[in-house]
Amino acid sequence: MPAAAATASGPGRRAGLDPDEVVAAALALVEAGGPEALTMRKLAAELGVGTTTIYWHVGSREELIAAVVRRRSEQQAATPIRGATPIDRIASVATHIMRGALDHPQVTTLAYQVGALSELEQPLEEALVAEIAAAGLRGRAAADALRAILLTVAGFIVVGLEDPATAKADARLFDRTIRAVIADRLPEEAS
Amino acid sequence: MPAAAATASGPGRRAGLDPDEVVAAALALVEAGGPEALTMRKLAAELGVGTTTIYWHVGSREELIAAVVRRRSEQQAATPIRGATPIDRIASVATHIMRGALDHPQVTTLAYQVGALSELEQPLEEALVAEIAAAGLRGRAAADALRAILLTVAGFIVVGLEDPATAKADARLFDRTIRAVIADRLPEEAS
DNA sequence: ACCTGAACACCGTTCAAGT
DNA sequence: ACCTGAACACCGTTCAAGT
Repeated sequence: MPAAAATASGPGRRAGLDPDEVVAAALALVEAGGPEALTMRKLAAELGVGTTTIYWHVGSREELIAAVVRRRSEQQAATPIRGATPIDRIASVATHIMRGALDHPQVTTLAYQVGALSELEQPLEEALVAEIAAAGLRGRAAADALRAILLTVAGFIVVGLEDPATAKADARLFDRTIRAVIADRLPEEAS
Repeated sequence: MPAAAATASGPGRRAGLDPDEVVAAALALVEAGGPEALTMRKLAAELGVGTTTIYWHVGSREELIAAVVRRRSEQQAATPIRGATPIDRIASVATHIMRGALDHPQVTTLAYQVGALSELEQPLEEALVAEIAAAGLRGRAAADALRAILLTVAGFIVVGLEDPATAKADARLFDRTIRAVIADRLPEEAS
């Protein structure tokens, strides 16, 4: 009776898993219990599968984490940019980057731990590049402005991760600070 | 022959360890091999002692790490503050905080992982408070200025830890950015 | 008071073996 | 092609036992 093979357990049975499903379960595990909740054994148990099956589908823990971070960064949808002046629009994107990170503190922490914070920010980073260009900055000046803004945002993200309670209270502080950094970079007529 | 007890090994022998020695060895282990090199077993082996002896002297790994971070923050000597104007002096302290952190990337990473980045910065933070007061800021304005500066510094530290190579190239970027943040907070006559 | 090894409950990863 | 359990080399921590 070959049909019974679909529900049988043991070596060789078909669990019907695919990498997407594994990564989705891993992301859920992280969001629920933080980076240290993502162990190969717990993930396998969650999927009702042997531990080593994970290795077949996505590889080592390091590769799994990379896939999880990539998945989350894809979810970071293109956000509507608000504001009429360049400084307003750039500040708007910067704020979205910080909010996106702090709204998913567990994955953000995971990304930082493996040095992939920048990958998490990448989709919105492109919007930032576009707005900086629209403000009239080119070449080295544009690159420096982008980096100064991203480094400042990173500080608020990282400290916000450590203390989510005061992170909310830092919203006004962030707005004023990021505007000071942006204004320092924009040409006269744009600020 | 009771004198032989001093060199004998086994349960009950006196190894002559004290907490200071344990913490010093732990710090050395971190500086040499990063946070993950600090395991209770490796540390004990380094000290030529049984694993559980660590628990007797300093407690759990968490307490050990706290002690290591504290030790490192004490080493962060009071640094000479350069500059004549308030903005120069504040920027000088901020730069020292960043440099101190990036000069010891392994311990700084460890401190961040356990949410103790601020403890590492504490000795220099007091100097920062003094300079902000000397610049004429009081109360809420002083507190906000301090926090804005520390958050910005944190960004440069964290990204610098991820990529030490470009961290050096970011020195000028840091100087200009931190000055923009400081100037935004100082009263007219002080900038 | 100080130090020990054994033991427990975890990890990630490899690998030969099953279908 | 897909999945398994056994095994290896690690972890942190507890605890009864030694002197």
